[in-house]
Amino acid sequence: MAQTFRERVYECVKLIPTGRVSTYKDIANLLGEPNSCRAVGQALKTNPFSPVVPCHRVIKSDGKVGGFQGTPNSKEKVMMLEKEGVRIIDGKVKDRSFFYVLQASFDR
DNA sequence: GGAACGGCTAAGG
DNA sequence: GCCTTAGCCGTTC
Repeated sequence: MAQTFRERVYECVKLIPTGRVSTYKDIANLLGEPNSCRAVGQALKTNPFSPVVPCHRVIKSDGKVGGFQGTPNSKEKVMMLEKEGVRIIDGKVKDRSFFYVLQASFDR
């Protein structure tokens, strides 16, 4: 394939609007490989588009923020997400309503 | 070509 | 609620 798995991950992450978040599994599932959730995390970690890809909007399936670019739990990012409209409690998104429903280019 | 890594996930204690 | 164990995937060195 022309692009690597991670490149597609970046595209999906960049599609996440402000005030919304997504999970590694959801992104992997969108790419058609729900089992590659770890590869997604790896891709975001080694992302060459750090400022371009909102990695802080990608969290774990449990709703936990996890970490950012190697930081166990950057509360700075958490507060930023809250400022964008995402309700984060104790470093976790308790409301599933904030999870952005990613979708493939099938109908739009 | 092969081993190691990682922001994981799921299950169990 | 937090930590550990095991499994699994793609990229990087």
